[in-house]
Amino acid sequence: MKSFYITTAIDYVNGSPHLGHAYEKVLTDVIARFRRQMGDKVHFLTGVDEHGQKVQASAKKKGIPPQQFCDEVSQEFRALLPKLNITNDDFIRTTEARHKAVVRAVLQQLFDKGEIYKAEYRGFYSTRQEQFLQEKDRLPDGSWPEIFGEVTEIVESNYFFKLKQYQAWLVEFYEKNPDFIFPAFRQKQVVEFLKEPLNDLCISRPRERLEWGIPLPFDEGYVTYVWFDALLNYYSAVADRPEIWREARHVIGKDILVPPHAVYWPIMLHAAGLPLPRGIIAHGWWLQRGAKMSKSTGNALNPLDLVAEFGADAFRYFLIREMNVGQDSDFTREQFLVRYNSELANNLGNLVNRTLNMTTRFAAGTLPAADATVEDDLEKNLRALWAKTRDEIVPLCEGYQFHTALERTMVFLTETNAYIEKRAPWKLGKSAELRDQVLLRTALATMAEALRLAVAALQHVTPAAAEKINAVLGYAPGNDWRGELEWGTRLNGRKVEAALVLFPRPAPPEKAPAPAKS
RNA sequence: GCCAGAGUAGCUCAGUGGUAGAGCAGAGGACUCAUAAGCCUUUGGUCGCCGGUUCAAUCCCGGCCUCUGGCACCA
Repeated sequence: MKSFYITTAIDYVNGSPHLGHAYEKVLTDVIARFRRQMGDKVHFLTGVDEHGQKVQASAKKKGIPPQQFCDEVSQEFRALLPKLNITNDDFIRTTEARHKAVVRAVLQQLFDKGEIYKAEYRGFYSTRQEQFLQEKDRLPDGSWPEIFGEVTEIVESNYFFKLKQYQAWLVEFYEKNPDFIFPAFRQKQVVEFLKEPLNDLCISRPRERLEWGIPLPFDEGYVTYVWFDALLNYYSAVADRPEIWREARHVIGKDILVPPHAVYWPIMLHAAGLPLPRGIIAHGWWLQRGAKMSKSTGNALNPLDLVAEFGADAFRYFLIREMNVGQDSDFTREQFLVRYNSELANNLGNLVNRTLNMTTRFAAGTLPAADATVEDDLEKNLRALWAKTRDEIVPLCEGYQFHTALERTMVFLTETNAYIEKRAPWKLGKSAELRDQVLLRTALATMAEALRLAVAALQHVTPAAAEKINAVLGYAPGNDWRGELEWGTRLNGRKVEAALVLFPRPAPPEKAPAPAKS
């Protein structure tokens, strides 16, 4: 069984989860579920980043120890996962002993190899913000912005990682692995970036300035700064299972691709003699009217509100249907409702209900067998469309084009609805003719089988709905997903439920929407 | 400034060297198994601008304009 290890970025606990966090979890979960369906042995990791200046400051502000602060905020992020139906196998916190031990071991190893050295860092320091400033922080007239307060030039000793000496190696690596980063245009950006010379990387902070971090094993007067702490979580979680680590893929936001994940991380691993991940998937951002969604601009949507209102499946479906992985996308409640109503409620949900209803009404609730002797173009065309759809969606999903795969599945559902109109079982049901009765049974079997197949194609995106639909069809899918995608007779003789309203239409906009029960 | 992405119907986007496509929204119709759902038909576009190549360009080339993002210690 092929191993597949996938990670999300770890979230910084100095704030509450928002849509961006939720999207990354959902996208990674969809990939993880898809790979499981394809037969891979998946290991799915997510977690939180808990060290650093901001956490230390926030804890101090609340008058509680940093660890307690982390415990509280981490719980918020952790609680998000089951609500989104995320199937992560592990959840790592950078304050855990297993992580700290690996970080210290890697740092010590690199130090022993001479990859880390101590040097003086000279720069402009803002006491108020407790950070070094960059030249680009200056105002056009050369002065420092008001928020930094008093700025003084100071000299500080720190430890540096020899990043620069691996630049040529990294350039060559990207030449040899043109598909390392998805989407491809992001890798081009990285290659462009690497045309400028790199500097060595400052990886420490003196304890007087930053207490809340992992102490350097070779100098306890310093803690390690973000890179060797946060990035290493991917490895520290599976450090004892190299067969998993070798198949790592990282899902991250485009904002942390360059330089952290595309430059620092490969070089860190290479310097430490560790295998590199298989690839990086850099997703885009959700925007609102073209502006990045963030807390500071006051337009952040609380994802849990939508999940509570419409259910995790509808939320997951929208995120995956609407976003072309790697691109940015707009998020509006209006657009959400368009997708929800037209695709989930009307196209899929209504098909479920009418199938159940007709089976109950015209076949006493037991799905009949199709009769091949009466099948004509209507059935053959639908089957042919399914074969085409199935052949398309598997490679689309393998290439992270989930939005297109969903679109193809919707086309198939639309054609299934159209098939029903053309066959009109409600007319056949009123006829006593033998041929009409055979056609009726064929129609019922065909629509149910089409529904089962579409649901199989959707199940990594809308797992709860898939389970529910299979249940009302009296069906329990097997473990061989590829086999489940074959048009067949699996539903023959199944006893179905009389009705199921999935994705109920929300109340008109004037009134408050009714709470959804998925 | 440099690099990248994008400019196609009201909205979101596909697309190809040879009379412009889909979904949604809008309009009309027939039907009734169904979540007033589904189905059929339909209105709607000088494919950012200017040149060039070509028998022929939205798609190729050059130039220009506009929007978005990235440009190192910031998660």
